[in-house]
Amino acid sequence: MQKRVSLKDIAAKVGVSTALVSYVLNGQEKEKRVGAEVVKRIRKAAEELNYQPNQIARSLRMQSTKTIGLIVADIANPFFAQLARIIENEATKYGYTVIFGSSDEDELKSEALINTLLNRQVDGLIIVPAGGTSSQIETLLKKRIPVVLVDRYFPEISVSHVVLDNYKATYDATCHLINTGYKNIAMVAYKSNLTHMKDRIMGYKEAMKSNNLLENVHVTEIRHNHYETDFNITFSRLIKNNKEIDALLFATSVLSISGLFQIQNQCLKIPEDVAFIGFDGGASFDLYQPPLSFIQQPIDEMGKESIRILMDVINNSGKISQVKLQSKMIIRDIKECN
Amino acid sequence: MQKRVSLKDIAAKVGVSTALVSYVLNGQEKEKRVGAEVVKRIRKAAEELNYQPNQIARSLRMQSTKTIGLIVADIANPFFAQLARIIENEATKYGYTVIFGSSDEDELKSEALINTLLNRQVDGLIIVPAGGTSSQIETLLKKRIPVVLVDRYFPEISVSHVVLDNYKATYDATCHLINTGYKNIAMVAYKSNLTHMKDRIMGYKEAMKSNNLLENVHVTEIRHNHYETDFNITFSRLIKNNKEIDALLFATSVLSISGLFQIQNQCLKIPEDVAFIGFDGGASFDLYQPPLSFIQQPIDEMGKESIRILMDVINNSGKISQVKLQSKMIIRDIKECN
DNA sequence: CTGAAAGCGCTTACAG
DNA sequence: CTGAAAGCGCTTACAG
Repeated sequence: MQKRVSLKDIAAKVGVSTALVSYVLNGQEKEKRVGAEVVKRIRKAAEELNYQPNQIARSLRMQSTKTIGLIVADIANPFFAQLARIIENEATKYGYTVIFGSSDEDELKSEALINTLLNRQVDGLIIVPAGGTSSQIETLLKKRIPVVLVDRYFPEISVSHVVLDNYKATYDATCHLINTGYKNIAMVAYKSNLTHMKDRIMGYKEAMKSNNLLENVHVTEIRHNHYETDFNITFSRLIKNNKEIDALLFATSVLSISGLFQIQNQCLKIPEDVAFIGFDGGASFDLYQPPLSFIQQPIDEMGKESIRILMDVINNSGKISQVKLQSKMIIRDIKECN
Repeated sequence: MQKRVSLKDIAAKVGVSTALVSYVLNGQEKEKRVGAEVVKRIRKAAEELNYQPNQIARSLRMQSTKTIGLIVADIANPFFAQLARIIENEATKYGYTVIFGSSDEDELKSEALINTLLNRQVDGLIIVPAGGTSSQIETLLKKRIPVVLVDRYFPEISVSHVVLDNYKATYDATCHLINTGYKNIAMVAYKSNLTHMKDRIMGYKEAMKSNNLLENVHVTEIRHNHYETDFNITFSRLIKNNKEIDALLFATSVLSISGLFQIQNQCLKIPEDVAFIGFDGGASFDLYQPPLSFIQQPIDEMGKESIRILMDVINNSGKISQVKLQSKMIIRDIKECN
């Protein structure tokens, strides 16, 4: 690694102090009334030496790194990957760089991740909080670290967040199924204390209740840390023990996909044997025969809002914005090819 | 943002110099023969004040940030998202943090991205290079920045890389189709100067040639920046003008998915109307009826190797490792549900 | 065994 | 209009 050129090198070459070089290169030549001739020579030297500012030194001095930390459950999950992409784009517009990490829905990993990001002095954090991490978020707030939660939130903590109207999402989806004629609708969700999951389950339950179908409520809750086994066992039990189930509603994208595999394994046809509503969409849903209906989240808006709010918090700390976005039901028709 | 506690605060509290605190907290109390009693008090104070080292200050002083930059084409693309996940995991094991960015296959974005990452003093870069960026890579090498290319490389540049044996991947896939009885095999690829794409096309061509099917070679090259239109036009033209085409081979995951949409639109059945071999796999392929065959890349190995090599380059700069990994053909059976 | 001091590469209040 | 100097929070050679 050969020595990088610094302000000092430019100063030496031009024969001025580093202060002047700093002013000019930061576009403050007007305010600081730097001589026109000097400005020109500094610019030229910087160009010739191909000067690149050392962001680390700058960060240390400015007490601001222009970096944001992004913690998602798993960057390999398409929903979070898309979210990350949007956040990356938006952050770039504001002159910020993104450091990311995956918590795997694990409290300890989340804590470790938050610590590394703080040690790297991120200016703020965008977090998809894992279950049981509310105390970690509270600690951040106590330290006055700008943070916005996305996708999930803790109702007991007063912190900025942007989430889906999860209750309404599944309420509407369930009503759609009921209106289409299904009565024995089962829901497949995660076992979780997180509000977004509880709300999704509640939306379904309330919709069933409103339609006097309370006795037909079936909720299967899969444990994150026993995903494979739980899914295989509980899902097939669900279907076998309840032959009358005529529709399935899934609480996340990953659950939807797993459900489809099971549906295929059991040679069930959608919608003849069982109707289907998934979460989040994706090529798998579009290419399925028939194309599958799903609850679509406004990922783009979610990403943009979370950055916008974070910038707001960074610039006027204290302000809290809590945004609830609406999902959209995507209803698919069967395309006949005969 | 309340003031964070620094080494100085601990030193003041204990009544020693910051040097001692630094030694102890970095586990050098033995080498530096710090008094046992002092060690204990420093540890206690650090604990009580909940000291967290400022990684930025440390980076500036050490001239090493323990950060690596990752540039992919698009983090929202599942292939790159998975690669990012593995790289994240591995980096963490080595005590490194990852900053990422998406180039969108765009020279200018790539250049801008490389610059921001360098200004942030990353210790090294893992890059999926976009077309036309070979000079950018050369510049990095000239500056002695540790870099390893992944997924793609430039044969004319002597730099560490880990890529797929692309030629063999499509050669084998084509032979598989031929051996299964298909003769009019068309390939759908990107228009690109990048070697990985050229090799994939060449593998196909050479396989056709070896089997005396040279006159049946059809290659469609889609332009990145006119993706939608190119795909729709050229693909339907390909099929319409060549009714005899009985098999399709796709050069990437994204192309495969687009191809499947077209196949469905045109009401073609796989494999009766046209056989299919895709790239990279994913739920869409597994859930398709019938399940689709594809060329599987060893993403896990790719990610792990790229970090391992980068660490090697960082620690003994000058060393160059070039790794070519083998893909695996995943052949699917039709599962009958009658 | 311990401390004073330099320095990483910047920015910026201050003095002139 | 310009420069000398302090300081961000660390690490580490040097002196004692």
